[in-house]
Order: sequence, then C-alpha cells, then structure tokens
Amino acid sequence: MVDIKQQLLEIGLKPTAARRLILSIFYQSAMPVSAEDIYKQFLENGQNVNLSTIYRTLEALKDGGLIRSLTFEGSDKALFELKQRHTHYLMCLGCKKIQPVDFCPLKDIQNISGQNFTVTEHRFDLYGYCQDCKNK
Amino acid sequence: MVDIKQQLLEIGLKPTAARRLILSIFYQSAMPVSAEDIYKQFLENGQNVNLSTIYRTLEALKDGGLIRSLTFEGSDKALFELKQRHTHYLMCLGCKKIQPVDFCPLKDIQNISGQNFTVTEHRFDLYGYCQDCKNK
DNA sequence: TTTCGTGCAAACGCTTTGCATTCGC
DNA sequence: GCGAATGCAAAGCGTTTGCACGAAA
Repeated sequence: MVDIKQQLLEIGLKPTAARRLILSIFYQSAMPVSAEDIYKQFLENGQNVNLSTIYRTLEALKDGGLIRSLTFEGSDKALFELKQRHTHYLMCLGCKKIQPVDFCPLKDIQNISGQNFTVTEHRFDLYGYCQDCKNK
Repeated sequence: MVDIKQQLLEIGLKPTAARRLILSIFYQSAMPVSAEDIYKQFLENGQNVNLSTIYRTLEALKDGGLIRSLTFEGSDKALFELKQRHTHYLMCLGCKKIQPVDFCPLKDIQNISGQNFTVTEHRFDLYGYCQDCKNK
C-alpha cells in the first residue's frame, strides 16, 4: 500500500481531500483515466469537486513526476496514468476501447538515438480492431 | 512524380485547386504538418483559403486513406502525414522539435497481439532532449 | 496572518458545423 | 443546372486562467 499523503507532501503539495482522492484513483485504476473519469469518481463517492481543481491537480502531479499524460489517436482528450507504470496499449479503432499489452519494443534495446539526443521516454501503441468490431 | 489529380479522383474528391495544393504539400514535406502549416503555405503561394476548407479536406483525405493524423504529447494540435510513409519520430521535450528516426520496432515482428485482435497500425515515438536543450 | 487550495465563470485554442454562395463538370 | 466545394461566422469541446473566497499551518 502506498502512502498517498506522504507522496503529495514529497512533491510539495498539501494533502487535501481532493488531491488524495485523485492520487488514490490512479493507484486503483489499471488503465489511464481522463479528467472527466476522475470527475465521475468524485460524484460516485458523493464528493463534489470542480473540474478546474482536477486539472490543476493533474498538472501539479505531472510536474511532481508522479503521473504522465498520454493522448491516443482519434481522441481529443488527454489521459493520465502513474508515471511508474510502463505499459503500452492496444486501441480498437472501432470502439476506441483500450487494453494493455505486455510487450515493450525497447526492453532489449539500449541505444536508438545518435549521440546528439538523449532519449528519456518513449511511446508505443498498437491500433487495430477487436473481435466485435472486426465482425462489422 | 505523383498524379495529384488522379489520386483525388480515386477517392471520390473533385480535384479543386485547394485540394490539389493541400495534397501536394504532403508530398513535398518530409515532416508531418498541421492545419496551420498548410494555411501558411497557401499564404506563401499567394492563395487564399479558409481554415475550415483545410480541415474538411484533411478529413476527406483521411477518410480516403491517403493521410493519417498524429498527435504528440505536450502539444494539443494534430499533425498529418502521408499514410504511405512509415516513420517514427524523436521529439525534444525542451524545444518540441521533431525529427524522424530510422528505426521501427515492428520491422521483424509479425504477431504481437493475440488471436482476438487484428493490429493494423502502430505508433512509436521517442521523447528526450536534444543537444541544445540538454545544455540548459 | 499569510500562504495555498478551491469554486466559479469567463476565456482560450483548435476543430467542427450550418448555411448561403460559388464552383466545376 | 445540379451536386459538390467553399467561405464565413458561430458553436463545440476540452482545457486554462483570473479572481475572490475559504481553509490550513
């Protein structure tokens, strides 16, 4: 179990109720979430929050290095996930559903770039069609 | 040399002046372009065009399978490139400049996904820092 | 008390859309 | 002439920001 409060303090954020819930949502969900997803979680918890608070927290968590944002083709909104997770995804171009893939192209590769560039991150996603959408 | 007019006809589009210029821009540029980039090219050519025409043409070219759209992390606008190009990119997180990379993780790999998913495309991008930004 | 977090409403940037006009075969 | 393409202006959507209020150390 992770100490949510401690993590927030470490990146210089006051551990308010909203921030704790947001960060805990990241630990609970296996998939990337959007700002709206988080908003809905608040409602389900019977808690109220403003979307701008969510966006501000997301930005702060990103600056603090706890989360990362990702955007998938064909969707205009940003998704967020814990930075510590290193997962690649498979996205169905039909229904837009996303699922994790247990494969990383860089697992056994050290140096792709030349000497004048330092690679710190990479992105790898697969696109295609799931069984259901294939049948249509 | 490609027959721009012919290509437009093949996907059921009238080869108007605007569309021809837009498609030719794709063939001329080695890098992905944004709607705004295209708009500027029109101005440089002394031609006038409305941004909505550009967006509508981009959508039509995409539907016709000639181009693809891509979005990079940290940027909210869409870039477009010829679908026939299969290039991966290296993006500097400092200056946001993009450069092509001569590497494809799937070059020698056939089957990544299971039997219940058909992969049609993939995305692979590297992020990091270029020499200039590294020194800061 | 002083700083930091939040809600609210307005602004923002990119993209899309409705409608009237114009173009091209 | 007719259907398709365009310009224009307005709307749409996710996201950001300014400001005033409220909470916490």
